[in-house]
Formats: sequence, C-alpha cells, structure tokens
Amino acid sequence: MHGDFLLGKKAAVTGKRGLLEDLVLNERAQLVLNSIIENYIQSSEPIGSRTLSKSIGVTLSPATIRNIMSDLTELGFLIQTHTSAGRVPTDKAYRFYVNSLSTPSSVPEQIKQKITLVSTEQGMQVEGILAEAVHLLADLTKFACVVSTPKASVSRLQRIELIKISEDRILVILVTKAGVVRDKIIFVKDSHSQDFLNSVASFLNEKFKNHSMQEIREKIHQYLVDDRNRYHDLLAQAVRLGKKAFELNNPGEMLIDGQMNLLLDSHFHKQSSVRSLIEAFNQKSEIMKILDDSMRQKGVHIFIGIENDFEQLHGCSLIMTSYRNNQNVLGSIGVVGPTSMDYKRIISIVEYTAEILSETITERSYD
Amino acid sequence: MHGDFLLGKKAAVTGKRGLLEDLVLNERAQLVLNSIIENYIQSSEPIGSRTLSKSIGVTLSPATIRNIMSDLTELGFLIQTHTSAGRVPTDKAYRFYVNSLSTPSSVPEQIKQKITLVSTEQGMQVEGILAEAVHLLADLTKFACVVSTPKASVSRLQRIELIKISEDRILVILVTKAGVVRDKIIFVKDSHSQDFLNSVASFLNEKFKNHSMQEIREKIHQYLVDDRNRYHDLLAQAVRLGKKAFELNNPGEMLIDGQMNLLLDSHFHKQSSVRSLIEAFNQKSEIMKILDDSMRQKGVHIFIGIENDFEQLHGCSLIMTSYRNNQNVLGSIGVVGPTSMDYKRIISIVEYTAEILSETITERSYD
DNA sequence: TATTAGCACTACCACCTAATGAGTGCTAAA
DNA sequence: TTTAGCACTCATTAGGTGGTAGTGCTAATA
Repeated sequence: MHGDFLLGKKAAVTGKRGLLEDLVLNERAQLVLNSIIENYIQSSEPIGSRTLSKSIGVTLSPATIRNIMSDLTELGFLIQTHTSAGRVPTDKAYRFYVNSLSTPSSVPEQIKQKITLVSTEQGMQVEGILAEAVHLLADLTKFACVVSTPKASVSRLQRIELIKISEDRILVILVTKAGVVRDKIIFVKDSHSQDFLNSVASFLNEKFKNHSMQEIREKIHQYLVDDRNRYHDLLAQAVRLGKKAFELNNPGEMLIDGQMNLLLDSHFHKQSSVRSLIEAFNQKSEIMKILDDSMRQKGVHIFIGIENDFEQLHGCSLIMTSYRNNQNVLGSIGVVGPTSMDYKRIISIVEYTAEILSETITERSYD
Repeated sequence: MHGDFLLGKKAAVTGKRGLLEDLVLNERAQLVLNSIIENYIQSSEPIGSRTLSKSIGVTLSPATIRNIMSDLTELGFLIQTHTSAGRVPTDKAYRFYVNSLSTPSSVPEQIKQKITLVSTEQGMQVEGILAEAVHLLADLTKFACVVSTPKASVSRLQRIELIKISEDRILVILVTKAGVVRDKIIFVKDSHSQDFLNSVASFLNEKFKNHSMQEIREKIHQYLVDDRNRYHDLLAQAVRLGKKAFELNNPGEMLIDGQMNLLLDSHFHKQSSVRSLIEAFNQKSEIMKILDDSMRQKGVHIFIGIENDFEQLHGCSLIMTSYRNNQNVLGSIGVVGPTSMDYKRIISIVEYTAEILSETITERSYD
C-alpha cells in the first residue's frame, strides 16, 4: 500500500534518472532517508520516528514518518536490529545517499590548510612523500588509510645504473621519471668489469630512456627473439643483462597508516569484526587489488559494505582515488572506514589530499 | 613479622647477589612468586592461594601460601584488584622473574623452522628483508613488533653515484656495505655536466670507499676548513658536492607490524589504554629512541612496564635486541606487548629472529 | 616455631525480577 | 492523506539474591 506510494508518478517529477534507486523514491521519502542517514552517521545509534520528526526540517508527525520508514524498510533501505528499535541504514541506503551527493562538497578552508606535504622540502624521495600523505589522511579522517607506490610498469625510465658488487652480483638502480628509485640485485654467471657494465648501462640509457618499463620489456623481448646472433657481443650482453634488470619482480607495495584508528571506532568493537579487520590488513594483496582497480578509472571510487570483493572488508566502506604526475597515473590512495562514515567529508578530504599529493609528486618528477 | 622471615639468613644462602630483589627473597617465596607469575601469564586472571597450592609442585597449604602472598604484597611484588580477589604480579615482580631467568631458554625446533627469511631469494633489498622479519615476529608473538632500518652514520660506503636530473638537481645514490641503497636529491646553484658529475663521483668513491658516513663527514669537514683554496677546481667542487651528498638528513626509519594484535589482547581492552597505545605508535620518534638505545649494548634489552621512558608505553613491556652484519651493529628489532607476556618464550624468539636476520643481512652485505 | 585448619568476612559475578522507555504497528478520527 | 491514540515489544537498567573465590585472623597442631 504504502510501498506503492513511493513509486509511481511523483517519482518521475524529481527528474533524477539512470539509477534504479533514484527512480524509486519520491522526494519526501528521499528526505526522510537522507535525514536518517545523516543522523545515524552522527550518532551511530538507531534512529526512531520521534527523534527524526524533530530533527527533520519539514513538519511531519512521527506517525507519518513511521509509515515512510516502514516502506523504506520494505524496500531494503533500512533495517531494525530488533522489533522495538529505531532504524539503521543498509548498504543500499548508503549507496543511494552517495549517489545523490551530486555536487562534491569542498573541503573547509581550515582543513585545507592542514593538508600540506612538507617532506619535499627535506629532499625526501617519493616513498617518504607517500608516507606523509597517508599519515596525514589517517590523522584527518581517523580511519585506516592506504596508498600504493607508483607502479613500475607504467613509469618511464629516466636512467639505469649497473654497479658491480661482487664477481657474480650486480646492483641495478632504476630511476624513473616519476622520481622513484628502485634497486635490486641480479646474479650473473660470468664476471663483468665495471667498465663493461658502464658501457652496457649507457647503451641501455640511450636506447630506452623515456620508455615505460612495460615497453622496454617488450622491446627487449623483441631483440631476443629476433635473431640474437646477428648482434655483436656488447649488444647481446647488454640485452641479456637488460632483460634481468628490467624484469618485474616487485609486486608493488603499499603503505598503511592509522589501522588502529578503526579499533577505536564503535562499529568495530565486536571481537569478531576486529579479528576480520586484522586479517584483512595482514593480507595486503587483496587491498592492493582494490587500489589497483581504482587506478584504472578517473575520479573517486566508493565501495560501500559488500561492494568490494574482499570478504573481510565487507563491513567497511572504501573511498579510493588515484594520484598522478603530469604524465601518468601512478598509484592510488584512500581510506577504509565504517560504512556509516561521513561520506561528504571523507570523500572531499580524500579527493583534495590526492590532488595535493599529485601536485607534490609532479614537482618532484624528472620531466 | 612474616616480612622479616623473607629476609635474613636464608636469603644469603641462595647465593644470588647483586640485585636487591635477589637478596630479599628466600627460596620458598621465590617459588611462590614465580609460580604466581607463570600462572598469571597463562591465565591472565588473578591467582588465589587455593589455585596456587594445587598447581605448585611442593605441598603447601593454601593458608601458608596466603601468608607468603601477604608478605610479597607488602614488599610490592603483588597487588590485589580488590579485597577478596586473588593476587596479580606487579612490574617489580616481572623484573624479579626476568632477572631470575638465568639460562636463556632455546626456541623449540618447531618454531625455529618457521623463522626463515625468504625475501633474499627474491633479490629484495634490506628494507624488504626487515619488513619480512618484523612481520614474522609479529606473527609468532602476536604482539606489535618494530625494527629500525640500518643507521646511516655507522654504515660504510660501498659506492656513490651522482645523476643529473635537471639543471639544478642532482640525484645522489649511496650504496652502503650493508647493502642499503639510499637516494636523495640535492640542489645546486651551478649546472654541472653528467661527465663532470661522473668525475666527482669517481673521486669520492676512490677517496671514501669503505669509510663510515660519520668518518666521511668529518673528513669532508677537514677539507673544507683546512684551506679550501689550495685545491684545484675539481677537488673543490667535489668536496662541496660531497658535503651535500653525505649530509645526514634522514632521521632513520622504523617499520612496525602487528600493532593491531595488541588490541585483541585482553589486557588492552580498556578504552583508555587503547588510546594511549595508538598515540604511542603514532609518535614513532619515542619508540625510535628506545630502539636506538638498544643498539648500544649487546644482548637482549628488556623494559618492563614503567621501565621505559615513554609514558604512553608504561603499560607495556618491550623486548629489544640489535641485529648486525659481520662488521657493524646496524639496527634493532623487538616486540611491544603486555607486561604479562610469556617472557621466556618471547625473549628467545626475539633473540633467534635477530640472529637469523643478522645472518641474512650479512649474506647480503657487499663485503 | 612453623604450619595448618577453621571461620568470619568481603566483593565480584551471574542470575533474576521489575520498572522504564524508546520504539513500533495498527486503527480510527480529523 | 495525515495524524492522534493505544496496545505492544524488547533492550536496557536498577535493585536484590545466592553462590563463589578469595581474603585475614586465630587457635590448634606437628
């Protein structure tokens, strides 16, 4: 009966389209739902009809609100923890709420001032800047925050150095345009002189500077399959060493900060959910996947409750976005918090922090 | 009356000296105290006289034990949470207990097998190995674990590289004998060609290879004060660039793992202590100090309760020890847990892990 | 003289009960 | 269509109870 009411003609008037939920709710139901959500975000306690009737702008009696609430419950936007309790928003409700946030709210000037990265001044490298950014984010949001280090495959070569360490070990140093310095050891069968390594390095530098690691690997593969014997010795050796040097053996890392903040949050106080959180953060690879996915498309990515693919984090919402230098998307940064977070605020903070991070890293890039 | 009993002649017979507590307790009181501690470590619940009378080896009636307990309480080894509760060991008791652990217990074979570091095989650098070690430790102990990265000042130079990034920026790469690669940007007024930088680098390499960063800084300082104008241009420039390159601007870092483990521990479930823990781990510098101190002397360092200088960690015990390569002490590693931890077990695990870490890093060193 | 048994006492804890109150759904009146 | 009124539900809280694990003290015992 009431359920019907929420559908139908009035809904069409709102003019909002495209998303199922927008089609389904009339303005008043939307108002009530948003009001419940905002109240709940603040108080973390189930919202009852009486409370709402006071806090809501329009004058609506508790009874009327009860009717609407009842319908919203039926439609899956609200749940009751028990018969005589107030209502709590579901993941679906948050999703609706977030979708309805059309204009991205701007960060208050007061907070903007706090979002600055000082580590560049100290001549720190990219990792240090990222650490500072994620720490800052954790501090402002009081949730757990993560950032992925720049992806090796997309970053372009600035310079390679080969340093002889011992007869069979060579230290490879890769400097990317993004300002990331990566180093690793490679093992070789035959001993090479440092002079020889220098020639190889300058050959590789000349050949591959400004190319992405991905491209370089492909080109080297080409050289190898083409007809290796055609090339003279230096070239052959260079290609062979280059293959090892550019091999991708580092799975990409991420930095986490503020994990412990989550445990102060009342929503995670139940033993069971704490445990699953701990497991989640121990198993970095899954979070890494989510971060990687967030790099692929522009803008802020929001995963509410079960919307992310990582079961251990189904009780959380994730707000992720990418950061970049002037050339490439490098990685992503975001927060992990309770589904009942203050989305407006958090989204804007994440967005702005990523912006500042991008600027900072661009300054530091070697282009 | 009873208090007197614990002192006096019998205590002298035990032959333990040097530490106040050892002088003060007779054998039976020691037995009772140790038994209480070990029981409490296991159960985390106040120990009563009856329980103890059963679990203790010797046949002692609850009444007798009560008398001893009463005396131990008077001496500050035990406290009662309330009148009719059992006794709980104090920090002083744990200190006594730890001091009495003469023979370091060895790690069970089963756990030894788990303590292996695989990251070397993947050609990972020192930071990666440390991350693995601290993660391993957190996993085995289920407490929070920390490790400091190798101190720049003590590590000896293997090689320096100078790479021109832009007209006014030079990327400095320092490779130390310990296998650590550090990089930073320095800013210069005059532009230099890469060839020139190469000459400077090879000059610095020749001059300073195998010297510690500390020594190098001192020597460069010498050059500068001696009589700068005596040297020809290359040398003067080299020294000037070298000064910047070897400047210590990185305060030393540390890696933390398993912070969240602490919050599962029943001892930290009170809101207040959780908060202070979070603050403690946010303020890394204080923990860093403790780690640094632990580098100075050999062996395992144990801070029980208020024994460490960091107020926020006064509810915790810290077990710290240093790790090294075959030449130098590089940094330290340890755990942060509740005062009621299983000291025997944890100490041995920390010790053994540090040993394996030292071996692994020694293999990776460039000597 | 050191140890132990016995006893009175204390305080937490788990359990029950009743009262409270915030919330609901339903129905009938406005 | 909205609202007032009413009966109902159920979590939470406060007060009261018995049980229990612990204590300290004292007097008897080895």
